[in-house]
Amino acid sequence: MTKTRDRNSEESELRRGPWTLEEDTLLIQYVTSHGEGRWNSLAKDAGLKRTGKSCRLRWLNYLNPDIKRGNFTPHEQLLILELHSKWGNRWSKIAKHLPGRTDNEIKNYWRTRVQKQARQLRVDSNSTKFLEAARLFWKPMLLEKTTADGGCSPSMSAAPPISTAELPPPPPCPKPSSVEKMGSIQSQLYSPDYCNLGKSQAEEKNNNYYYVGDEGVQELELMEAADSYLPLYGCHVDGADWLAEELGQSFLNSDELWQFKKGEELIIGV
DNA sequence: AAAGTTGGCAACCGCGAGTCA
DNA sequence: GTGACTCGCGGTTGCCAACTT
Repeated sequence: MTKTRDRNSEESELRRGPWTLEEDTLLIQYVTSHGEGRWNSLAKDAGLKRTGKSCRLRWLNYLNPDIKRGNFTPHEQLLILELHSKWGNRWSKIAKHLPGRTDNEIKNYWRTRVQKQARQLRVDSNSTKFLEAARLFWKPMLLEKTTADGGCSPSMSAAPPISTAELPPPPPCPKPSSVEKMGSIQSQLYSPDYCNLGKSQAEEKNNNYYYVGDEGVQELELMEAADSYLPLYGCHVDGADWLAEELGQSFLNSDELWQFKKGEELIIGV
């Protein structure tokens, strides 16, 4: 009984909501001198009227000096897209590959930026259609920007290596009729040679091709797909870089979304 | 200028897994 | 073996600034 009352009064004293500068200072000082962990006792010992949970969250998501501030770089956006397509909403797992970024930050990025695009497309962000749109447009544009920036950002070099076995299949190449409208697209994220196969080689590899239209994803005859797909030789088409500019920054704007929805028919290799 | 809406982000909540006495 | 405690994760909420009407 007494214990319960003590606990209740303790809980009622606990602060919630935004952290003050004083609280931040206390937490930083305590963690700096005593290290992380044992968050409940840490909260008490540091004189913070917060739950251990709240202290841990504040430290990990905000006060930790290793946290990187500012917008996600194209390279980071690319990684998020790739890793999310592989692991789904495993934010902490994804965050381990983006040094200085927290799972919360990545989660928020996904919810505000990525899901917004999906909403505008009127598809689910986990749907095949949306994932393929990302693979076809967003990722190549981000890749281009990353390459233009001189490859991986320095901060990324500290990221744990990702084995190719963990990654999804190589990105596909759009068919010429679409590509001509869409501009410069390079799809060579994991396997630059993947798009450079001759027709017979493609047959040997027994790749399947799919068509993404309003009816969803449909399989195409290999030969028909290969005829329009393979002559791209590396999937690079010059000109009309306007889309690259747009997509590299914010994926699809409304007009592009509209064009996409109107049925820009896309070939994707799987 | 004011009211309403949207976007971005920090913080909270519930739950499950791990640890330890 | 088990119950209490701690930690970490993913989902959700709430606040506030920016933008729109």
